[in-house]
Amino acid sequence: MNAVEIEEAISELAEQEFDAQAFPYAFLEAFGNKATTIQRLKSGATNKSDLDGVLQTNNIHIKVCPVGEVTQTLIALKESPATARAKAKFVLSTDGVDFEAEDLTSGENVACPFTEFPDHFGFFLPLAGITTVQQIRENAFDIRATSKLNKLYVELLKDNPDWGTSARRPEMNHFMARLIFCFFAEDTDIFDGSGLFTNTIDQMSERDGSNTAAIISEIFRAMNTKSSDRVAGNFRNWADKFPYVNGGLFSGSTEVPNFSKIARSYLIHIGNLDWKRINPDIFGSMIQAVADDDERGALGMHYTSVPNILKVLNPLFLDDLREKLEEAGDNSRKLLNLRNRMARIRVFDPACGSGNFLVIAYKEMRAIEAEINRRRGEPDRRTDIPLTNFRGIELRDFPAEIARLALIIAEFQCDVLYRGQKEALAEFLPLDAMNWITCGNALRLDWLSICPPTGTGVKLHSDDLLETPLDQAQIDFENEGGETYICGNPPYLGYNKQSSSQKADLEAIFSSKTKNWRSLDYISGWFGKFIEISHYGFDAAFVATNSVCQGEHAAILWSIIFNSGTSIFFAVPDFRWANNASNNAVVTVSVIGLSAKDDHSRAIYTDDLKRNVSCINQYLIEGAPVPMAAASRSISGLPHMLLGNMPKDGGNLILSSDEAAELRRDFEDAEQYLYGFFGSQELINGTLRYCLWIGDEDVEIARSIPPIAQRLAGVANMRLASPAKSTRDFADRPHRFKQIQGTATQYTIAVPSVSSERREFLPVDLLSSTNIVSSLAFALYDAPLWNLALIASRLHLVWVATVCGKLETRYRYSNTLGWNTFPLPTLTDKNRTDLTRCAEDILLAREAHFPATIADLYDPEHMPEDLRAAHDRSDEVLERIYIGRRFRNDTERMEKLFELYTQMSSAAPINKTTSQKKA
DNA sequence: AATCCGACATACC
DNA sequence: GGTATGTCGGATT
Repeated sequence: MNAVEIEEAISELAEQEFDAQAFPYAFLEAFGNKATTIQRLKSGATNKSDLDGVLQTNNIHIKVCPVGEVTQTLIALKESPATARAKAKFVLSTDGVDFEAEDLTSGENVACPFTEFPDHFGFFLPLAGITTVQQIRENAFDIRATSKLNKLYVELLKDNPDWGTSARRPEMNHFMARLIFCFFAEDTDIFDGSGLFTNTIDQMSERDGSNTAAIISEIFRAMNTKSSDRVAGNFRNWADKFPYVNGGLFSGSTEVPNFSKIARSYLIHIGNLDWKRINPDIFGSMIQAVADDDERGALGMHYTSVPNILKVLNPLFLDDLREKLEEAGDNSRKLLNLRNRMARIRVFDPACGSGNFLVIAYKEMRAIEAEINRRRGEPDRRTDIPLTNFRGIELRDFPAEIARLALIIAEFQCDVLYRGQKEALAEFLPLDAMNWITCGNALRLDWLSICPPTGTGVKLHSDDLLETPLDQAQIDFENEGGETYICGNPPYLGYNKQSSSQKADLEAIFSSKTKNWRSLDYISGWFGKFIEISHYGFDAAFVATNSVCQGEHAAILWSIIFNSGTSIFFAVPDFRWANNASNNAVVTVSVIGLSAKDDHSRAIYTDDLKRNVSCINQYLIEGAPVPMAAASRSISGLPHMLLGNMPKDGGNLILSSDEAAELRRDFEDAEQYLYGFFGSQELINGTLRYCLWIGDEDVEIARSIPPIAQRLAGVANMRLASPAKSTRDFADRPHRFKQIQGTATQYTIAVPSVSSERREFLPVDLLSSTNIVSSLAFALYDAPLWNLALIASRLHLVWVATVCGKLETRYRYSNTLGWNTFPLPTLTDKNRTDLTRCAEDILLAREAHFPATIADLYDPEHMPEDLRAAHDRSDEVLERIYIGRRFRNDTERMEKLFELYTQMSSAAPINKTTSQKKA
């Protein structure tokens, strides 16, 4: 269960009539305990209570007591020996009227009327095994609100199916944004009288919901009518109490979806939450999940992103502002300069979603400004940071809507925090914040139209929500001499997952720059758009899938970026962008800071440590950019390495060892078609699989074996169903692998394509010729054994780890990127003999530990000494060939390899006869 | 004709 | 239910 589901369950429990017998079990059920667990507690089998309550080991001791005895019962629970024995984390007592609980770990208490205990649901989340408790508890309100809004949203769409169509979704979303504003306004005195909105609906509308829409619509009309027009508007007294808000939010249609009785009661429930506590940092990303069918599964799961967002904003510009604040000390003049500078900083997020980068940037800047004003003795001063300097582009209309709202709310909350409630209210209405969140495709829009270079005018862009034209003079003034920081977390989408319109977006940006634009990740588009304008002096930092700094991207994308005169001024390499909850997208990302200024200081951040460097290359390591390119032949004249054989068979040509044994047992003749099948898994973990390998001339005989015939039919079916024409066309040869790359006559040196980055050496192994290498490994067929020593070397691992692609942070081997580009000095005969011996020694050392697998042998914690020694000797021999001694460290290894690569790749001596020669 | 990638996928404790 | 670590086949060149 996720946090939202738990919230729903306990809210429901609190609303039901109190049942003293059932409550403890219902409570545990609400926190995700399975029916069987509950049953065993009920039967007494696992109930450890010594007080006639319910005590679940390692969790909670609950007791329902007679009315009026809640407090003494809680004390009894705390002092009960059974509570300690069962290591309970919580004690809880209730009489159905009052409710008390204590977290025995932290000593925190909850005491409230029974009906309000769901307000404290965050308190109990450890019961559900949710780990990021701190964040969830801080954001408990946002989760509750999201949960309830989601219920209302779904209910409204059920009653108003036409509002769910793509044509009316924007209207529906706009309506939800208005509601959220009203909830916030009525709890923060923005409306005159607390609960004005909810109470008005409650009092004025029929209980069956019939006229709810009309009432809300009338309120919205009032909020779009200036006080001077109120008389002409002919408002009823109850509607006239609502202030003029506008700011784009309440302009346009006042149509409201129809409310059923249920929808009306949901609405009133939501209104009764305390919306003051809304956290605009994360509320936006939570609430957008409400409107997004694909994201609903992740509802309430966006609670750990703030520290990640600061990994972008701090190095981009906030750290610098804080440094300047530090330097200014109490110097009034310097403080003023800093404030003036901040007033002209624009933050632009061209993939802003619900605006959390903008909101966090805004709040951080307000905090710095508040400190300036405090030191200057102007604590009440109105902010100099205009909300209009926080701009964004978002494709989906609901997040765009929420982003506007989140910024408005953030501004109000900052005013309350730094200046006081009264000052905040005085200037809040009507909303004058212009709409700087543009709904549209960031890869198609002209970024300069939203964020013009400083000192030039602003080109207005169309926006249906923007009614009054902007005050041109004001905006121009704000831009004068200002800085612009572009940031965000744009969408990532691998090249073979993009839609045709996304392909077209990339084509428009990159087709004039590279013929390989089709291989780029979708996020590359944001880099491409940025380098078109980086020369205006804008700096940018994006969080991106770490793939853009690996493998093919390192060659295709980065040559374009570096050639544009843009370079990397900071990087936060490889960390997980995760929300520590189930159901949630996890991906490894890097933050990349880009600038066309060459006088930038540069730094790489790892584990929150900053390391200043002179230059950062496309792999996000210190050093000059490297002109890497995939190669189809080894630049060092090494033997030709091939990808293994790819079945494209839907699993039909592959047999587990059990399946193979069964087939052999039932059909003796099947043996001749069964071959060992080796991919990464088999090579590393020693598991055995087999494949059917049938020559064209044997098909008919093979088909006479029924299970084989059945499998071939399965292959044909799978291939026919494929969206790829080339695969469908191969359905008429189901006995054949789709891609047959090669087999050995003597033996094969095989390298897994994906393997764990924890190992200190690449897991290369030797196979006999009776085995087939799958496309999950690479193969050197019948090549001299010294090649195995190369692949097993530290030098080669470091090279592959740097220049090949990766799967997250796993090593991903590649012939074109890793093997063919590997720079190796010309070997003498003696070198070859020595390396052959080294390879043999490594294999012998492994054999001494038979039947340990590669995974066992190369476990970094338990690597056998003799094997490590064999590798060490091998590395010694190889490294002497490069520089006459051992390398001091991996940095020195990479420097040498890049240096050699740069020399050799331009010459690229490729001699087909020697490179293909076999042992 | 041959290969690189995955806002991943899944088997494991 | 986190952590550890590698499948599979489409879209590409």
